[in-house]
Amino acid sequence: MRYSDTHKAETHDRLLQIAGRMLREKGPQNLAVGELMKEAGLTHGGFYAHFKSKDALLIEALERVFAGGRNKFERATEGMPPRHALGAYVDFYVSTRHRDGIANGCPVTALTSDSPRQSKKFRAAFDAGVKRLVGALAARIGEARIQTEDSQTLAASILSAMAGAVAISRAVSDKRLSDEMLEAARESIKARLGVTDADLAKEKFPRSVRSEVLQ
Amino acid sequence: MRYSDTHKAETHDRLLQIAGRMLREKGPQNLAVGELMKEAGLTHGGFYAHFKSKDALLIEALERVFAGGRNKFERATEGMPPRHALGAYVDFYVSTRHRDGIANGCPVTALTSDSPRQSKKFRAAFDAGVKRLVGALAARIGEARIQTEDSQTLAASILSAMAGAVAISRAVSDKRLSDEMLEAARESIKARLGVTDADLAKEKFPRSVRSEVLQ
DNA sequence: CCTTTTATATGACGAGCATCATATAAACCG
DNA sequence: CGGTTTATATGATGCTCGTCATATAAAAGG
Repeated sequence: MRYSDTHKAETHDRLLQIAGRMLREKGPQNLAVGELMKEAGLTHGGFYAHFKSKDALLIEALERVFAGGRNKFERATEGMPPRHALGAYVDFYVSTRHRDGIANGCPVTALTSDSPRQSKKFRAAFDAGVKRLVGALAARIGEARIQTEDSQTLAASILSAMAGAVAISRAVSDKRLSDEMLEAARESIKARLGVTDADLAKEKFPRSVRSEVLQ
Repeated sequence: MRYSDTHKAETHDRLLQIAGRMLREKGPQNLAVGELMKEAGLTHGGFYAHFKSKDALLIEALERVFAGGRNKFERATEGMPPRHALGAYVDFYVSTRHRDGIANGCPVTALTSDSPRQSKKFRAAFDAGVKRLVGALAARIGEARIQTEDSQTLAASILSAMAGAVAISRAVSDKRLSDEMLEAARESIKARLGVTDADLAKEKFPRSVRSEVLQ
């Protein structure tokens, strides 16, 4: 069938979007090409007209997921003072909502223990995503003048703490333990950044909106 | 063949030991029953004389791995003052050596993003391991009288930070980024616990031994 | 309207996998 | 020493998967 010029690109993009969800939900190994195509309303054979291999799909999907996360972060915190942006991000990231929505969550948390078993190219895409995320956090930390240490270093340790907490909170089955892990991490991170609710109350920017914005 | 009374138990145990390594290295999905048996010098069919299913194997192996980690921790830090024990543990955990030795490392780090996709029983075993680990850390924190907050809460947030840092350091392919993630996390955690090298130098206990002891 | 193009469909191949039924062989018991 | 026990071996089943060769059909262009 001959479709419009944009049709293939649209299908390609739709495949990436679905793959991004499946990737985080099922992991790289359990994302099956056939299932992906079925979810897109297509049959398995057409896959190789879009991607040269499953690995190529995984890499493109991962990049897209990282990019989507950055966009969401930027959109949700634009106009906010840096401290509030940081507070909002930590509140979003280290939350039961993020924990319960793997399919739409941060790939760092969703895929940490899978990545070491993936191809070098996949891990390189992971690198890029992590670097940009650390960079984005470090930028806000710098602007906020949280000068206890180098902002890049602080950003890196904050990201580890956030990702570790959410990952563990998903890994356990006991809901109470899971909630406790999240809360412990969230409060300690916000304290380190000086963005607890008490800290932010001293500033004038209205806080009420933000919990809605970040998915 | 009829073997000595202990033979089957020995084989069972050997299978668990090998499975523990493979589990951390390859993940639950990629641990293949056939490969496990081959590594043990046996053939695939005999497996079901030892375990009623692959899932049962994974659970037993995970429990064994958690137990092994506890033993190692206890043995390596016994006799140490609690602050030194904590410092030694953080130094071991958040290290390039731990990062590079997945097969013998902490299961929390190695399996966080796999666990949510495993059976409920598997995750329950994960629960138990995490709880005991947090408990062990909290006990030392309590003894050390690091009283900024509830010791259980502090222990939970420290564990997330450690596990997250090592997991991310394994997930990326850029060695420099990987090293930086580890170092940033290690120093910030030790600072929070008050167990930096400078802090411990004030006390009398000799520090030189410990780096050797933990794996 | 017919040819050419091309996105998707069909169908097949071979590999890897968990599981299980059944065979085998060696050592202990009598 | 011969029979019974039982840990392990053989072999098969049925499933899922990635990949690819080939077929199909619809739309655009002449």
